[in-house]
Amino acid sequence: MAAGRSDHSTSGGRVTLKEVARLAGVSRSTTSRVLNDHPSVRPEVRARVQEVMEDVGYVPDGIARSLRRGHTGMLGLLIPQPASTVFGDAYFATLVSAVVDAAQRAGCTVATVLTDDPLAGRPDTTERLAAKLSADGLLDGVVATASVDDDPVPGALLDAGLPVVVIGEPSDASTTSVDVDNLAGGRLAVEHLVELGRARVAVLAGPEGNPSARRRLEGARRAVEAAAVTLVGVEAADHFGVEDGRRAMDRMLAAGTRPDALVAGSDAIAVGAMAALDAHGLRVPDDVAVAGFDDLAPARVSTPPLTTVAQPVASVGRLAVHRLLDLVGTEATGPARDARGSADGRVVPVTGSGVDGHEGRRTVLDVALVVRGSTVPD
Amino acid sequence: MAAGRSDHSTSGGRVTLKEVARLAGVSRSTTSRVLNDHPSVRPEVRARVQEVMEDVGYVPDGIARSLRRGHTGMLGLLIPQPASTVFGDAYFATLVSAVVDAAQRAGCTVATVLTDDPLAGRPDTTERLAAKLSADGLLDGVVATASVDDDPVPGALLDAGLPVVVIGEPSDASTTSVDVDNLAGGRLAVEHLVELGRARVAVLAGPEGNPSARRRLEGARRAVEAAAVTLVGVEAADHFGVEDGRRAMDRMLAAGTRPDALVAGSDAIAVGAMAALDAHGLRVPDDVAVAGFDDLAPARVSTPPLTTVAQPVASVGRLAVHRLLDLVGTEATGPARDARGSADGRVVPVTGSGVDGHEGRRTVLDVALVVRGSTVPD
DNA sequence: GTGAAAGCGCTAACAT
DNA sequence: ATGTTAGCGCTTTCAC
Repeated sequence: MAAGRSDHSTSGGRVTLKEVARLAGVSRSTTSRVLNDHPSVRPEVRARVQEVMEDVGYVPDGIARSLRRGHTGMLGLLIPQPASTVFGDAYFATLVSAVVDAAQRAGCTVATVLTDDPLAGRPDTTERLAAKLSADGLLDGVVATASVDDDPVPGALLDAGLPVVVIGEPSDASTTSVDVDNLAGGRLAVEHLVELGRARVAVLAGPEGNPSARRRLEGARRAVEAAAVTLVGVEAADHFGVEDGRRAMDRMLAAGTRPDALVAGSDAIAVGAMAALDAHGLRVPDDVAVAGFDDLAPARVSTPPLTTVAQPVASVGRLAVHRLLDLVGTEATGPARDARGSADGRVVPVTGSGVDGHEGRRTVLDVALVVRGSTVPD
Repeated sequence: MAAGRSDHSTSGGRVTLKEVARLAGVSRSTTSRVLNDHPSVRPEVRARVQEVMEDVGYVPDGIARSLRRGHTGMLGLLIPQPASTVFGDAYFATLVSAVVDAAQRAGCTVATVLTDDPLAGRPDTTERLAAKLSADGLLDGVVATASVDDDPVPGALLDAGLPVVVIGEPSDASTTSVDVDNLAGGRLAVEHLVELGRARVAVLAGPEGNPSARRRLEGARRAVEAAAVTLVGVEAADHFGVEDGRRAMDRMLAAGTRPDALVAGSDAIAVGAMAALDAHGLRVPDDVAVAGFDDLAPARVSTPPLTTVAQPVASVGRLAVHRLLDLVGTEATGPARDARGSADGRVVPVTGSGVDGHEGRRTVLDVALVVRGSTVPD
């Protein structure tokens, strides 16, 4: 790498390919060929052109290239949650990580977009965001996390012609989506608790209006009915965090509910609940057996370690990106499409575990129960 | 919103302005004017064009617009840390939030880019990233957090002609940067402890190689010397997290060090240290007075609440964006920027701290000591 | 008020 | 192997 910029005052990447061509005494085409490692360029000429590029510090204009190619290589990751919620949440940490990683592998950059609370939010904000995302038109597609029922954003994005993959349950069933089997998850947790002989089940569900939370609750409800035990209480946490769990548990206890089994909407909620139980002198698992959902960091560091329904968060993220890339490849019917395609073989034909929905539009991954000390003493 | 797309098979946002013009029976110029709310268009014509746009679901191509305008309205936020570190860190939560917010206000989108650990990382990764970011050329500029000495990325970005603002200490002093007065912070903490009568000071510094951590330590060192008390120990935490603090404190105690005052490189480190102290039967603040750094969430929820050096994280983020927009506005000789001006009271431009007369290049914000129960009993 | 035309920086047929 | 030419989709003088 050249030690520093010499020659011209190259303020910014202002040198154009045309200029390089002129300086090297060749045509723009040839310069372009050199830039793209096209084989048919005489080594001698190639060298000269490259030297000029180095000399003037030429940097190709990405926007122009994108215009020609018809895509930018930039994907959006939409998380309709305020930063305060997203950070500190092991789920999002894992998800973002997986998405970014998968995209990177495919040569794409990810723009993570956090928006304000979708519930409290004026639809204004939300729609304006969608408009902006699409109007900017710099994203090849968007992975959107569904954190609230009937989120209008994915639809708006689709209307704008932007490929979208929803993580979770999309409002419109025809939207491509990747999800885990939340229903089964709620069921698994309850079945486990029932097998342990517990008969007074309570659920500390995730936030109201959150599709995943609702499904988990639903699954638990059905299992409770099927097992002919009693659902002694249901309380919705404000979010999926530890404090939300603690408060929800406090409310439940304050209401006089005394379960001997607890199903939580997330590991963090479970951890918070255990703290609240502890504060009330109730022992886990002796007095109350507790099951979480996620199997992320909080589950392992808690005391006692948490029995939980493990969901493959990283796989979900990775898969969502693959699905999105498929869509992008399909929709972009522009020219020069043939050259690329699935050249990198990273398009995993995910028939994976679980239900592979209609036309591969919806993919649902399996969850699995992990038993630890919060339900069964060591 | 039109129920569905009629007419053409408009698969995606594939309708162009040209097509709209044809359908509306006007020229592309007029159509463009309608799109950009240019005044000189007859209301009647405007209405007709807009109707066509609605009908065919026209969405302007952002890439093409960007090409013309010379900028994309997309800023990068570079955090050379793995997701596992970034999430769960109140500092980054606050910073990202502030940056995204400030950018949004200026009509920009932020692409948050996380990269792997800069220390363990092969320089390869890092450089490739920088290359990618710039080669893509879709970003108008980048806010880069400096988490390691001599980070090559900002330089690489600058070489590629991309405006960069570093948060923290840039390797090259001529790089525009925004920082807080870490040196003073370290000093303030020690001075406070000394005033309380403590004489055996220990420092639980942030990660080795981190410029901010080093400065804080340096400040503490100087204050210790000035006060003629004893620096009984220094231990560097692996990161800025709670567990890192706990482990560092454990190491220090295991080494037989018994301070009566502790200065930590972050609130989280302080919290972890307090846990370790507690586990060793040492009381805070009676046996050991503890001071943190940041004044973020961990400081307030800890027991006892943490005395700490407050740094204006949100302001740093906001300011970095403003600085960046200034740079972008300067470099991109396009249409003038509007929303500007740093309305922060605490801007302390350090003139001449860098090289040649380039003024206002580096901005250092003040920190302030916040006294709570970890040093002074209620 | 509206249109024709000239590009922004790059790439990809077609020639040669 | 290299040059010529024609755009990608949009904006913007400059005429009328």
